[in-house]
Amino acid sequence: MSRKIGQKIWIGGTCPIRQVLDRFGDKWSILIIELLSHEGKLRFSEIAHTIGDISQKMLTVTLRSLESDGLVIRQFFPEIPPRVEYELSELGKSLVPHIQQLAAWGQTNMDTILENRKRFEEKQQSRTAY
Amino acid sequence: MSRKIGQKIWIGGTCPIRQVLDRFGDKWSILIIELLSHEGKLRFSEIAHTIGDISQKMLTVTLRSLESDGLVIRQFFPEIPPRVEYELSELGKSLVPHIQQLAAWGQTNMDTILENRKRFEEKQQSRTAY
DNA sequence: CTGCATCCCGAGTGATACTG
DNA sequence: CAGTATCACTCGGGATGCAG
Repeated sequence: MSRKIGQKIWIGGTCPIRQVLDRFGDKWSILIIELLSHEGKLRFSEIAHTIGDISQKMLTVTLRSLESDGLVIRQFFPEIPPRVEYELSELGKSLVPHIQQLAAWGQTNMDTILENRKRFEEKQQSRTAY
Repeated sequence: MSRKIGQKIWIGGTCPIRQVLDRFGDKWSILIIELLSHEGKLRFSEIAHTIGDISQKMLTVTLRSLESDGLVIRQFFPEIPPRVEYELSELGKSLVPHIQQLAAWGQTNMDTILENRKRFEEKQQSRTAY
């Protein structure tokens, strides 16, 4: 049983969902992990270019945080010009299937959600129309 | 094959991961869904109390958005004082297993992540110490 | 009890310029 | 090429007060 609600698993950092949300709830982490899972090993500029609308700063920050948590491996080549390659660690790879489950769910159900939302808005409008 | 990166699945709203992130990347949606999946049917104040540190405003806003997207069913009882009950729709329930997968992953690996992060910080400090 | 409106702060994010 | 540094801003979300 995981019903220990009286013991406050819903409050604070002990709740596993909160931990996951805390770590991956930002704008880019999940997306970068998923991208690396497809492409294997990528350079900084390749990631930036593929995602398209991420700023250099946010890419740096996000990659650094992923590296610090051991989800991504960073390999630096001190050449001229410098080259850096990123790839998923085993830990990072172990997260990928779960992300893809979510993505698949989204692909199946997001249309329904958007329809629901649209109808809900219309219903609200007709209500205030009185 | 889902490798159509040249076709820009990574840019804009077409990427399923972005859609999911867009919808569920906020602070409370996932947590509320998971809570309702445990408890079945809850009143507004019960949710507020169980979560503990959510403001009334954010609970209202989040529940309203979940309702609008058809993930949660809202039942209003026009009594005095009023009573409102929330429960997951079928659509909402269909998301639960995926959330629990993520939570389980977190429970297994979050300790490792936090250790990694700690060691990374220490390594950075010793570097700037020179 | 439940929910809406208003005000407001600050973390997270982006734009820009600079460095090795 | 791959960052770092700085500034500016948006906007998520918290506090408070009011209403049905």
